[in-house]
Amino acid sequence: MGVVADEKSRSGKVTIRTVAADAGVSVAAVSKVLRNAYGVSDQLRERVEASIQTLGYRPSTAARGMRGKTYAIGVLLVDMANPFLPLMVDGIQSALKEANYKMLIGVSEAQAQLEHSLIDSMIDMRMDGVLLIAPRLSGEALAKVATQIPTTVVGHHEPTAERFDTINSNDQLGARLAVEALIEAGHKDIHMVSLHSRPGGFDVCSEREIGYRQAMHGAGLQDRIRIQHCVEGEDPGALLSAVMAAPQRPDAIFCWSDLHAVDLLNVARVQGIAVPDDLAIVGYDNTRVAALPLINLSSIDQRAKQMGGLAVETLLSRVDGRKVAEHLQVDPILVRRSSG
Amino acid sequence: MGVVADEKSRSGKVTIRTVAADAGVSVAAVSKVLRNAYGVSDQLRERVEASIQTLGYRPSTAARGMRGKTYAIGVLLVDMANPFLPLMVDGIQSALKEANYKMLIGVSEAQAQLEHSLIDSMIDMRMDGVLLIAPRLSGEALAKVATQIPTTVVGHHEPTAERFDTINSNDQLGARLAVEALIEAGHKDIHMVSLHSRPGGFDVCSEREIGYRQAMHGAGLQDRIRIQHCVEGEDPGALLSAVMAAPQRPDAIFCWSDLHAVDLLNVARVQGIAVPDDLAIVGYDNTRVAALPLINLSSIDQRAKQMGGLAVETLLSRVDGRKVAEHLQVDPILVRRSSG
DNA sequence: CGTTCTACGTAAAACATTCTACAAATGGAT
DNA sequence: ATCCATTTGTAGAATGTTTTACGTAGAACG
Repeated sequence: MGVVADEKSRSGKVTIRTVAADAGVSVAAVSKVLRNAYGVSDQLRERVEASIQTLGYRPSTAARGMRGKTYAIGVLLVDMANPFLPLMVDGIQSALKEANYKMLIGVSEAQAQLEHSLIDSMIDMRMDGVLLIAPRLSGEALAKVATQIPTTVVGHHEPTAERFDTINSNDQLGARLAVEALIEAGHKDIHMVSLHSRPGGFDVCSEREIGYRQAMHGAGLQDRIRIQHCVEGEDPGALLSAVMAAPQRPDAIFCWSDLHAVDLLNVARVQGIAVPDDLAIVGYDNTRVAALPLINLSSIDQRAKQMGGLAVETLLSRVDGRKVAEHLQVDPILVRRSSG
Repeated sequence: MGVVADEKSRSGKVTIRTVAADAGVSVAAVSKVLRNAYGVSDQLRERVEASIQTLGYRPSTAARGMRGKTYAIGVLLVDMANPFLPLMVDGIQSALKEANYKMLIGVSEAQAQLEHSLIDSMIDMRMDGVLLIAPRLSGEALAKVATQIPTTVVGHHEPTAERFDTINSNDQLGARLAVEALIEAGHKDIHMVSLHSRPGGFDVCSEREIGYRQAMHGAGLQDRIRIQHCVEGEDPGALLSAVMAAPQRPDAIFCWSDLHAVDLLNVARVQGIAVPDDLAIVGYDNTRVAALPLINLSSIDQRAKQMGGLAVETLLSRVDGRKVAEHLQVDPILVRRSSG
């Protein structure tokens, strides 16, 4: 439609004014069509859209960021190694796609400083919102971020937070499911392997510990409760030795994460400890590795994809102006395999 | 330093002019300090930097993108499930950090269309360059991208490309190392499991197939060459059955990826095929799972971290104005374990 | 003492969009 | 016809940087 106006045709770049000239309308009109704002006739819309097509115009996110929305959402991951995250990201991606948003990911390597700088970066790019997955930042730091940009946090239990939303797996329930399954199978000395909590205290492990205690209490096993805290990156062999040498040697272990559970399972089998007969193990996250026939680890599935979708829904509603915080939970399920 | 000028203090936002006012200099001077451009005295620099500190000023990437550099690099991943990628990203991240760049990741889920749209998004954000890891895009499509933004591609063998740089593992060498190790261990009927090549044909698997052939030829085993092509997502059980039922039943398999090799290994062990006695297996990527005691898969290590660093170095030199393409390779190494 | 450099700063344009007024056109009611 | 309300489109300010072109002060030089 229309001939490209010569006005700007020398430079190769096609901007909003190139489109306007081509369609024979004002720049503002094109902008309106782009944002499908109020007050454009079908006729105008058609003309403009045709020009956009033929010219292959794409609005500059950078320029957009200076005034309006960028239709970009930043996602912050703690690392890429945890196999739970791809599932989550998958759910986020498809939900965002549906709403016509772009997703850009930052990886913080679990360093609070890098985490800060990435979030700043996302703010500086004028992204429309951020989705923080199991961030290392404290509750206050998160609240501060949330004053600058719409924020939804996943994997951070702080139901009293007012400035940002949280989406979580029901970690108490997950732990209960795991432990109850072990109890049902006749185990009594069930220990838990958890992660050393950070001072902030809103993390998922604390919740899972509560669930573990609940289940143990529920079965009258409260005096057999033992929680072993490990540090990230610690040698699983040493850990297992420690656990097995405990005053009351466990006949089952509930482990906060598949990553550790698989290591544990490996060490156990290598040391000649039969699983599940000598030692039953249930993990968490239902990762790909857990499903391998040689591993075959029972695990709690957090339904990461659903959580991702829910998180997007929540974030976008906040981007759209919701002010009051929402705190939602998704119920996990147990996937039974041969390990426990 | 100095009192904040009232001029703009009503609005909470601190922009470059807030800083300028506070430091008592012009906006341009601040910009100069920011980009450490020519023509600022030590005194001026100090004053400005002090103001930046106290005000907590951060330049808007969006605004920057409209004229100059954004100091942001886009990284495109094909998916997050392949455990090879975190290592790579790690190398990229640390190299970029050193150069004071930010990294934002896009995940394409192996869909060419999404890949396109993410790259466009990165261009639209006026990022300074893109790093494409094993993209699905054709050589032409990549060249087109490269005309719009400095581009370096990893895992795409196209040494004749002129508009973009490529960084690769020496996949021929890697395959030779794997196959030669198997030959050395006395195996003769060594099959290869490869990936169905896409028409474009610049992919890593084709290179590894060449290396496999070279090694077989070198040992006079050319008439025992058998390559089994599989499709992504295919059932490994069926694949292994097919391989083991082949006219010349193999006593060893070289597999293009740990992901498949681990599946293969599992199926083999479950079916009662002893590894490595009945069947030796060597994989590729030296992923975390390969190192698990219960798996213990020999594998080729691509030295992903080094590749990442090299890729960043290359990209940044292009961002800095290099016009002639560079095509570099990193030599992989063999990690021997019990599987072959 | 006048001239010419040089080093340091500045003013203002440019970038590509959104958005707030406002103007013009249309149409219905009187 | 006149008036009012609504719909449709426009001009232009605003956004936060970079960058170009220029001005100025002081030093060095004759």
